Amino acid sequence: MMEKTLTENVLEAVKTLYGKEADPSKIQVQETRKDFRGDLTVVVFPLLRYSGKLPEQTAEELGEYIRENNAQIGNYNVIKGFLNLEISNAAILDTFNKLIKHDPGFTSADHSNDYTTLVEYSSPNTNKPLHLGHIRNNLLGYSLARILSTCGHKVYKTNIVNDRGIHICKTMLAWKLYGKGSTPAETGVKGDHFVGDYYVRFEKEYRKEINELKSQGLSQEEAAERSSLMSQARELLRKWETGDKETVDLWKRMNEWVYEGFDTTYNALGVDFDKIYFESETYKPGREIVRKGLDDGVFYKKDDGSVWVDLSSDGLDEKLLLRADGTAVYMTQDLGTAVLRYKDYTFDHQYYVVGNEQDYHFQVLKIILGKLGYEWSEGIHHFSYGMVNLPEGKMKSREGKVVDADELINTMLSTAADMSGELGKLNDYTGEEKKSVYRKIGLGALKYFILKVDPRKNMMFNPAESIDFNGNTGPFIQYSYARIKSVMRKAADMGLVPADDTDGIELNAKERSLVNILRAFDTLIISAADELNPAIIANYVYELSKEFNQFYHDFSILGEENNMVRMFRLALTEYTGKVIGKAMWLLGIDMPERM
RNA sequence: GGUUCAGUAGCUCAGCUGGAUAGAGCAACGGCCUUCUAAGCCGUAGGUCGCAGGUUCGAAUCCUGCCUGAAUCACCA
Repeated sequence: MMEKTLTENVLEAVKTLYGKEADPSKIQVQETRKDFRGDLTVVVFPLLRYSGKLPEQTAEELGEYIRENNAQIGNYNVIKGFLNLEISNAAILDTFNKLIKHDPGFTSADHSNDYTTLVEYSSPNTNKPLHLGHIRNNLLGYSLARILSTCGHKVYKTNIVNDRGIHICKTMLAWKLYGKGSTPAETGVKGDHFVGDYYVRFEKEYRKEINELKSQGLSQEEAAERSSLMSQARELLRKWETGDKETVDLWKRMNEWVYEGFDTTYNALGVDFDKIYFESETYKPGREIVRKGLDDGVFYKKDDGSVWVDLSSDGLDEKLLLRADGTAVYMTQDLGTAVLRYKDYTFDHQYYVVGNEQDYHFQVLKIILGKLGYEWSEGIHHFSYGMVNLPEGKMKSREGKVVDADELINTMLSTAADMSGELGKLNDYTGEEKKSVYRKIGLGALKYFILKVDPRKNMMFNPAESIDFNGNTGPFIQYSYARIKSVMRKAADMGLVPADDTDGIELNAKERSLVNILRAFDTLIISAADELNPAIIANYVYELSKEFNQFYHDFSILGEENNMVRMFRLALTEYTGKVIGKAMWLLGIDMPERM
């Protein structure tokens, strides 16, 4: 707001002083850097072409003009070609008084068009438990859903479960061969891990078999062809596709075990979905869509009967859509899912939270939907994010080099419990209350750690170093919040009510910068949505918390003698708490009242 | 090989629609708890912003080339 007014001021100034129409894009208003006096800075270099004068002189003239014509600007100073403007005390107070009239995170403007928007995230396979990569995915998706909904979208969170395919059949086979009828309930193993173990078992036995065949002089390819385990797995897939009762029953049973396990993990992570889709239900509609596309001449059939689409006019390759035997591939299912979802929701936008390894796939998906004549394909977006790497390198599920989601969450929770126990600040809490706080802190640390990095970038996860509760971390922000809550409780005990309108007091530097940071929140949410980047929120809330901690350290709130100032500081404290709380909510992080 | 993305302090990351002396946290070192929560605050030390050119009054930021790493170019998902 303030920035916009200033841009107009500069435009006027250039016109009045130099008689020229300035190009608005040449006017740069930015926040004044910390080590200079002022709140906002106009960079005058680009304006020299209008003034024909030296930078300092131009800045002086503009500064003088702005001070006279904009009541919100108090003082200014010029350093080289930078015009640093100080917002007047009254204007800061006025901004703050307006700010606290409504809760933070109220984003009006053109972004609140009541779009119907789908956010798909998680997308697990049912043959293994969730790992760290899924955690990043889930956290990004959940946060994106909250950011978009705050921007006025009607958001539905969806999940697509890959519950069919050869990998599931391998798992079923291993269980049949080696499971001896055991179950998660009976063994006490969490369902998804139970099933995952059989997937690992299959891979192990399969490798063993291959090695045996190779030792008999067969090549890798020949061994793979001769593998009895693999052919049994394929046989199961064939049976599943033809609806063989025994196979389908087992498939259902094992998937149920997995879903129970997933539910526990989702619950522990604190994410949820409005609707879950299953690929076993979308691959058939997908196949129909491909067949129809074939009839309409959008696709073509090769001699072997497989169906393809030619994307060379889009600068891409040919892409397979249906195998020669008529079975579905990944793209087939995704076409089916997309169309099904549009039928269900008539969405304006759909965001797929999927790793950047699938950039190409989603590019193709969107183009194909467009070719099929679905106008809504324009609203399809791939929220592409980078991989999570470990100090040892890439995560590899086949080699067991993964960070298991359940294990990680549990480590975070117990570390939080240990640390809280040592500090002993919650000794009067009941066991349940303590547990709830530990959970918030442990998960807060994990979520913040992952969300604070730019989603597009690959990130490094060092299990030992990542469990930190000091510095730029979730618990640091939660701690700032808990302090605020503590102050507010004390204030209530003292019968103090925060000022709802403050006038005529002189603000100190910390108060000024806090208000400046607070007023930036709403536009920040919009840019986080535009750029699909929760990290923007994370970095912001850290900066705000840090600033508040300095303010808290340097000045007394409740002990302030001037009552007007005290009530203002209380209001500032309260509102800061609201912004911190809302920002963390946007990240999907719960906040403790005490810690 | 083609395409895309990345390379900033010992480590993990900000900054990138061009602007002031490149910022945080961790790790290291040194201070601050009779005062609203020390999971905090303050300070010291630490950087050829991968390399080389170019555009510009001004480049970590834009362009070109090169080096390094990742992803992808599957009848896997």
